[in-house]
Amino acid sequence: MRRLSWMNTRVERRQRTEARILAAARQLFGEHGYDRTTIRAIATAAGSDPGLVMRYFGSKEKLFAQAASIPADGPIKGSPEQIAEQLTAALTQKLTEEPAASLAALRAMFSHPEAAEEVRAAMTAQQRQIAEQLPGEDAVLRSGVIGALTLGLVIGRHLVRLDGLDASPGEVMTVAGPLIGELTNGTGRSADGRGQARHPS
Amino acid sequence: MRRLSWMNTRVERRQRTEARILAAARQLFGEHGYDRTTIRAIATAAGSDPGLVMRYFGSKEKLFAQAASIPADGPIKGSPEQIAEQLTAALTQKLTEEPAASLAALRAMFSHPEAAEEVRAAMTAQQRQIAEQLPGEDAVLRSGVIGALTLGLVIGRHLVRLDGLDASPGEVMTVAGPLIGELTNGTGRSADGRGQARHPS
DNA sequence: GTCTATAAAGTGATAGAC
DNA sequence: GTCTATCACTTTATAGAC
Repeated sequence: MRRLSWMNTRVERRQRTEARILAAARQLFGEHGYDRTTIRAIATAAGSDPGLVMRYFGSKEKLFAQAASIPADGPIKGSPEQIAEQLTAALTQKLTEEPAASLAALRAMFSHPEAAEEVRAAMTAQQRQIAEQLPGEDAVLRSGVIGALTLGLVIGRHLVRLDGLDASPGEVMTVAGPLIGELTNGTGRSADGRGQARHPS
Repeated sequence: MRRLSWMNTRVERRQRTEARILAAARQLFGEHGYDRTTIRAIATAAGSDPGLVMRYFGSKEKLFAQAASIPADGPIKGSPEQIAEQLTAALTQKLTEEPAASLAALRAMFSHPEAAEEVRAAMTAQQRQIAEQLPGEDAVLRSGVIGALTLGLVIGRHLVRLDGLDASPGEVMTVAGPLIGELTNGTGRSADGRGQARHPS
C-alpha cells in the first residue's frame, strides 16, 4: 500500500502542475492572443518549465485546444418569450463572468483560424437552433442579429472595454434585454420592452 | 524639361509601387492579422521586395499604422431621431463595404495593442459625442450598447461571417435599424420601430 | 521525472552589391 | 534607386544531463 500512496502523491503533483499550466495558458491566451503567448511565458507564469509544458501537452496547438473552448449554452427551446428569457439569462451570465477559456477563444479567433472555427461552430449551432423556433420569414437574419449583439456586448465588455459597458450586468441588460425580446418575436411592440429585464436595485 | 518628365515617371513609379505595397498590406493585415502577416508576404503580394518595403515604410509597425486606420465618421448631431438616422446611415455603409483599412485595424485590435488603441479611440470618441446628446440618465450605457451592436454587426458580417448576416445591408438594417431607434430615444415605443429603415424590395 | 542545452526554422531589420 | 545576402534574434520543439 505504501507504493500506492506514493504514486498517488506523485500523480497528484503532476495533475496539480498540469492544472496550473492550463490556468496560466488560459489567462495568457486570453490576454495576448495565440501568437503572442509563448510556451516560455506560460511555463514561467505557472512556475514551471517550457520543456514540461511540451511534455504534458505535446504542442502549443494542443495546449491551446485544451485551454480555449466555448462551452455550448444549454439547448434553447420554447415560445419566443421563453427563448428571449433563456437568451437574456445566458447573456447576463456572459456579462457577469465570462470564463477565461471563452475569452481566450474569442480573442484568438481573429488571428488563429482554429479558434475561429471553434467560436463559429458554437455560435452557428445556437443560432440555427433559435432560428428554427422563431416566427417570421427573417428568423435566420434576426437570430444572426441576436448573435451579433451578443458577440458585440461580450467583446465590448471583456475584450475591448468599450465606454459605458462597464456598468453592472443588470444595468446593461436593462438596455439590452428589450432588444432581445424585440428580436425574438419579430416586432418591437408586443413584448413590453423595458419590463422584460430585472432592474439591479 | 526632359529631366523633369524623367523625374516624374520615376516618382510616379515609386508612388505606384508604394501604393501597391500599401494595398497588399491592408489586405493581408485584414485577412491574417498583424503577427501572421510578414513583410515578405506583403512584398510578394505587391510584386516587390522585402527590402523596398522596409525602405519605403521604415518598419513593419509604421507600415501597419499607415495601412490600418479607422476613418472617423462625420460628427453626429441633432435630435435623437436625427442621431438615429445618421447612425443608421453610417451602419448601412459599414455593412455595405467596410474599407480594407478598417478591417485590418478591427482584426488586428485583438492581438496588437496599438491597433486596439486606434479602434478604441475612434469608438469612444463617437460614443461620447452621442451620449452627450441623448436623453436619459443611462445615455452613456445606451450609447455603449449602440457601439457594441455596431461592432458586433460589422465583425459578425465581415470578419466572422456569422450565420444570417450575409443578407443585403438593407435587409440587415430592416432588423437592426429599429434597435438603434429604440436605443437613441430611450424607449422601445415612441419610434415606430420597423418603419425606420427602408425595405430592400 | 524534471529541467538544461540546443537544434531547426522563420522573423524584422540592415548593409552593401548592382 | 532597386534588390540580394545576411545578421541578430525569437520561436517551437527535441535530446539528453541530472
